[in-house]
Parts: sequence; C-alpha cells; structure tokens
Amino acid sequence: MAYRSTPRTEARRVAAREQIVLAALGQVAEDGYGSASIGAVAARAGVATGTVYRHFSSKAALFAEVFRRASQRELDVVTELADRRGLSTAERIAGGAEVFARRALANPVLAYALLAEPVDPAVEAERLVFRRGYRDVFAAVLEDGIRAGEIEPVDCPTVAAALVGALAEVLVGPLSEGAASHRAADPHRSEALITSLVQFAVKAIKHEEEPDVRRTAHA
Amino acid sequence: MAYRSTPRTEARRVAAREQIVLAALGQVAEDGYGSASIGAVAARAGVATGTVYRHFSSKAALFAEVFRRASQRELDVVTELADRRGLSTAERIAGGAEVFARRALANPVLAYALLAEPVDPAVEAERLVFRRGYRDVFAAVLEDGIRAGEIEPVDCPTVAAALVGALAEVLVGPLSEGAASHRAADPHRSEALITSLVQFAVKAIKHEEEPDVRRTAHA
DNA sequence: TAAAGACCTGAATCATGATTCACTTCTTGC
DNA sequence: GCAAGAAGTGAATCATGATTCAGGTCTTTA
Repeated sequence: MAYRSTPRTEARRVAAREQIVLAALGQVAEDGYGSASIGAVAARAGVATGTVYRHFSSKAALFAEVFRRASQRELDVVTELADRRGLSTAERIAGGAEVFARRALANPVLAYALLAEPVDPAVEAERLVFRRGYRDVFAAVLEDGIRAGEIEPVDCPTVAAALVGALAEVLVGPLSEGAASHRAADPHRSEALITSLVQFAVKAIKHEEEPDVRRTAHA
Repeated sequence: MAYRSTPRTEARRVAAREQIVLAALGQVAEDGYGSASIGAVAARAGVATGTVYRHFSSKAALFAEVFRRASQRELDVVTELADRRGLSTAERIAGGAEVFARRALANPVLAYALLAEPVDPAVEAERLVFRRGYRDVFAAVLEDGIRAGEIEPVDCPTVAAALVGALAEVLVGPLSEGAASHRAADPHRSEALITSLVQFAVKAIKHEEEPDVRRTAHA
C-alpha cells in the first residue's frame, strides 16, 4: 500500500544530486566561489533552493563535495604525470609542475577558487586536504629520487610543500588579477611563467653541492 | 561662540583612533580575523561600537589599516635582513627567509591571519600588496646577484614570488593547525622547518649548471 | 484508481554582524 | 556660565544570504 524507492527513482535522485553538484561547480568555475550562493546554484541547476537541501545538509557540505571533486580531478592529472615510469626525478617534478601550472592558467577562475579564494572554513578544510595531496605526490617523487641516489637527502614533506606553495603563489598573482578583470591571460606570458616555474622547481631539487650558508638572522 | 579643534582634542582623537587600531590588531593576533567583529574590537578598545565608525568609515577600512600596519612591520624586518651590505646573494636570501619564518612561527595566529586566513576582499587587496612587497625585496636581491655575476640570470619576479609562496605554504601548514589547536609549536620542529626552508631557498637560487629538463606534459 | 509516502517549490523565516542615529556628554571660545 | 558644535553611546535597524516548512506534485503499490 505505498511508495518505496525503486531503481528508477533512485537513479533520478542521483541525477538530481549530480545536477546540483555540476551547477555549483560551473558557477565556481565561471564566477568564483563568491558568486556561488545557494540561490545561484539552484537557478543554474533548474531547481528550487529548497531542493538543494534535500540533497545536501548545508551549503558547506555541498561545496566541500564540489571542491573535493574538482581538486581530485586536478590532483589525478598531476599524479599521473609525476608518476610516469622511466623518468628522472627532475623530469617527474617538472612534469607535475608543468601540468599544474598549465591547467591553472587554462582555467584561472576555478584555479583561483581552489587555491586561494576566501571560502567557508569547512571548505577551507577540503582545500588543505587537496594541497596536502599535491605535497604528498611531490614528496613521494623526492623520496624515490633520494632512494635512487639521484638527489641529495632533504626533508621531503617540507620541500614538497615549498614546491606546492611556489606554484600556487606564482599562479595566484596572475589568477587573482585575471579573476578581477576576466581577461584571458596573455599566452606568451603564460608560457614564460610555466618555463620559469618548471626551471625553479627543478633547480630547487637538483642541486648537488653542500650549501655553506651562514645563518644570519638576529631573531 | 563655538568649538574648534585644538591640539589637545586632536591628540585625543589620534589616541582614540590608535587605541582602536591596536585593539583590532590585538584581536587578530590573539584569535584571528574571524574573531574580530566590530563589537569585539570596540569592547577591547573600551569604546562603543559606534565610536569605531567615527574613526573608520567601515570595517574594511579599519582592517585594511590593521593589515597594512602589521604587514609593514614584518616586511621592514625582512627587508632589513635582506638588504645588509657585504653579504652574498645566498646569505641575503637566507637571512630574509629565516626572519620571515622565525617571526611567523613565533606569532602563528597573526601570521596565519596575514598570510592565509579568509578575509574581506578589501583586506585581501592589502594582503596582495604585502606579498608583492616581499616578492620585490627578494627580486631586488636576485637582480643584484645576477648583476654581480653571483647567480645565473632568472626571471626575478617569478622566482621571488615562488620563494614567497614556498615560505608561506610551508608555514601555513603548521600555522593553520596551530591556529586550530592553539598549541605552541614544538621548538625542535620549528628549527628543523626553518633550516629546511632556508636550505630550500638557497638551493633554488644558487644552482649553476644549465638544467636540461625535457618538457613533458601533454596539456 | 486510490492511498501512502517521497519529492519539489519558493516565499517566509532566521542568524549574523555591520552600520546607523537619536540622544547624551564633553570642549571650546566668548 | 553658556551656546555651539564635536565626540561618544549602544540599542535599533539593515543587508545578505542560508535555511526552513506548509502545501502542492509526482511515483509506487495494491
């Protein structure tokens, strides 16, 4: 005498949920997190605002998933490039850094949102996971390199984090300007940036001689 | 027949304004920007909320000044260290990086707020100025080094930005955890971090041989 | 087809915290 | 001491945008 969930309704539910996630992602990629109110997302998904809450317990929960998904996509690409067999440590780092930068510059608004735009604390947590993911990928490459004797021993997690930070910072400059002005980046400038970044990353990794820097700060 | 501003009242006005700025700075340094509502700042300064608006046109204006001031203080110290005469390029970079890190670790909540905590867009703009300041200091050192033939030519602004990003990222990990748990950082860990960071920065700068990395990413 | 239950709708409600403003209190110049 | 005007007060107001919910719609099973 009643209603019960069937494959059909279940599929519909999943599709509706997906629709909402994609709408939210689209909104963020197009105009940034700042523009992604529940109202805007609902309108874009073609549902009422209340419907969003049938699928997600809160705005934070929705955008945590959005960030997780977008970030994972990026991280997968970088991981794939950095994990290819038969490459030197430097080549692996260079490959990872290059796709990271290339993809960020190709999708500046999304990249800015994922990397640096002010967001809800709950979403910020997701962002930290994502950054840690990159760090771990680079750290693993460094560890391989050290084990293979290709590079000298270093504090892998720290150096890996430094690389991630370097990439993010260099890209966020252009990105935040780009986000403000909505202008496409100059392709020459982009290529120059990518080249500089890759060289920086490789240089930071490869150096062989012992640095003899005297520690100089007062306090 | 009237009132006119005198040195005495002017001084009082300036003092009141200063009181508010210091209260706001104290609040940020103690519990982060997230805790710094106008009400909290006013209470800390010992004035009514309305008084804050007699001295600042908006919350954003107040905190823009707070950030400007705190940032400038940090930047001055780094600049001083990085600009000392008679040091090699590597020593200057190392000195700047070391104070940056040391001061951030000594005041983690403030550092997190200045570097990475989500803030008002108007305040975010101030933050970008600040980061650009660091970048420019490092870039100037690099240019000196190149001119003197101490290091090979590089894209100075980009490499300098990468250094700033590396420092910030490595520090924000510990800082955001520290901000969450309010625990003081382990001093051993802090020293290790500083050492790793300084070595990273120097290595990224000093390397002499031409890197021969093949560019490998697909897209 | 009808009852039962899940889903959808979107206007109304809430929460938060910045901002205002009518009123009080202080300073000044005469 | 007093009128004029500046500064301070803090409760009330506003703005924004997330969240709720009473009522309508769609599906399913009998």
